[in-house]
Amino acid sequence: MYRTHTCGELRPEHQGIVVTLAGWVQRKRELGGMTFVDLRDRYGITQLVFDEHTPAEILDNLKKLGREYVIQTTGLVRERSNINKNIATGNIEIEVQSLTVLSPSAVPPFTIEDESDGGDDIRMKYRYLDLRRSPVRDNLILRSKIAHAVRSYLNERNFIETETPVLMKSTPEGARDFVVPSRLNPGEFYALPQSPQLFKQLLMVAGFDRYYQIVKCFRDEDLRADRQPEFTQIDCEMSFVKQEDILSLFEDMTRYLFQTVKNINIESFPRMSYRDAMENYGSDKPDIRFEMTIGNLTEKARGKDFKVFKEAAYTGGICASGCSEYSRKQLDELTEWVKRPQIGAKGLVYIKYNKDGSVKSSIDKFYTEEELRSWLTIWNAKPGDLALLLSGEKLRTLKALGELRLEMGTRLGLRDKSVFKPLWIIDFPLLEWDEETKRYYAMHHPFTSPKPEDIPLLDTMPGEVRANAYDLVINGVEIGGGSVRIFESTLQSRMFDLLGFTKEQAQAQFGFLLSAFQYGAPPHAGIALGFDRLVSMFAGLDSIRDVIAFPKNNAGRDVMNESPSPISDAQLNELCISINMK
RNA sequence: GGUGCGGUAGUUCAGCUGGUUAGAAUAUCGGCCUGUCACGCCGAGGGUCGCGGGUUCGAGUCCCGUCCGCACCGCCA
Repeated sequence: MYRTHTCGELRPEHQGIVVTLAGWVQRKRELGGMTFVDLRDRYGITQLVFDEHTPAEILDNLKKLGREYVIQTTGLVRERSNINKNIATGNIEIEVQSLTVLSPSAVPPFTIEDESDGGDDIRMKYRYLDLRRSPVRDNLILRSKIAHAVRSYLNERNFIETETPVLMKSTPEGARDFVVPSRLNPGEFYALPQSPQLFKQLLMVAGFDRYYQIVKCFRDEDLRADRQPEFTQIDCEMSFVKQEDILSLFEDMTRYLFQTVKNINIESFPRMSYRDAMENYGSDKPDIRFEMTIGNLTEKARGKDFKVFKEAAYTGGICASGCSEYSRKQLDELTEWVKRPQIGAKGLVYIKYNKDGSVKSSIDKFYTEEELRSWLTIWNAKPGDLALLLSGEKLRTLKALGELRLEMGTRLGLRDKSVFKPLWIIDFPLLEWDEETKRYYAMHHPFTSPKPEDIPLLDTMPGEVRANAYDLVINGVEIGGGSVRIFESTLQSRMFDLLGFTKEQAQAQFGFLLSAFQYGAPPHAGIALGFDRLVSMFAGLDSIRDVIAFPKNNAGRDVMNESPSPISDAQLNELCISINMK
């Protein structure tokens, strides 16, 4: 037995007993005649004391100890004369009677402390050391807690946790697949799943009724702070349910998670149509922790000589409370901000509603004060407010306003990380037109069902057809989404037609699903939640990397084990693969 | 594929309009210290300024290229 207690559990009531502890040397403080060592494990820190009563051979050993040595020690628990209120074990210490070095440590490349001196780069290279730091470890403990809560919630409601294959069939729709060569089938490849979509639908055909899985998914696309090539989803599917059943169950689960994991009661859980989200927030994942909604000024702004607004398909703006005193410099800086290629606005028009009630605008000479005042009413602007206007092509301008809104929300401190505002975005369009390839793509995926009342539009105005699809959004982050699936072969064939699949292509790619649907498919619907994003949201982090034990870097590399890496010629030969780099 | 920011001691960073021997903090090592807990004090070692080229009497500093990291756009049904 290496230890009788952990480094986090000893309290004054343990005084007088002899304990054995094991852990890492966090720090050594030598004061001449006496020395303190902070011994650390996952559970906490316990102080060890060495003084003139300590046997000489132990003091020799003590001299050798460096940071991160793994040691075992036996000693007497005693109450401290000087209490440390910052740690849970701060009332006690161990009077050391024996000391064994179990494993020495090289000098770590950065300090293993809550506020490490290491940058992201070096911490990723030595991730196993980074994981010793409590902020990072706590994120993974939180992750484990949330996974546990999800499982217990769904298990209690009769869901069956089922594993689906990781080696599966490549489907070129959507994201790029990661691909795995098959040695037994030379020249052929598996793909890693972008999601277990088809399998979970087959499980519904199989009569499982309620399925879930906390499952790794893979997408070979560029990374972001919130996107990794391998990531985890809470993947669910249910039979004999309608959209409302899914929304209310997963709304309830979200509330349950906030309640059990963070002890937070979610007060409201609104629903918003995709159209309203775009018109009012310029985004399909609005952050509703703050208002500052977009006002449409297209009609009001027309009919005057200001060419920009006159010719624009859309003119709109937001109203930032209390910003009327922005200086010329601040406004210029904001203008530069919206003109960056990432936003792509041509310019920025402002209307200052000054505190004294007067109105000042960059377009004073084109519009009367009365006109500008009437514009301000659409936001219920008050003296002290600042309206910021953009114009141009409609969707582009709305998205730019959405970005500007988030930026102003951040600048005004309206995006409090301890506040959580979830909502459903519903009534997504079924299809998206792609200019490059001149065809429609499924906005969600090709198995998403159209709203029954919109089915007639499929032939006439496919772009207007709404889907039974929904996204869960929290604080401006898309946490997950799903849809009511198509379960009739005839409607599914029609969808494939619309998406430009020939019968043969549809058969080759999804034949197994189409055949399955011929043998009695129940109506079904499902959802998948991004687990990493959910955990990082709970942890108050912007990046999902710190809630993943061993994440990849910006270029999709694991800098710790240096993967991906070349493979040997022997391996390549066995797979009948030759490397052909330009 | 593109844009922006960054790369200087083990680590995190400073280094001005180009100009003597490139600094600080921290870490490491040595010495002193009996109640510390970010211990304190004294001292020491530690640098291919990412790499390559150019401009210049002279480059950490300016220019070009390249590699690496981060954030974003494209991409992510």
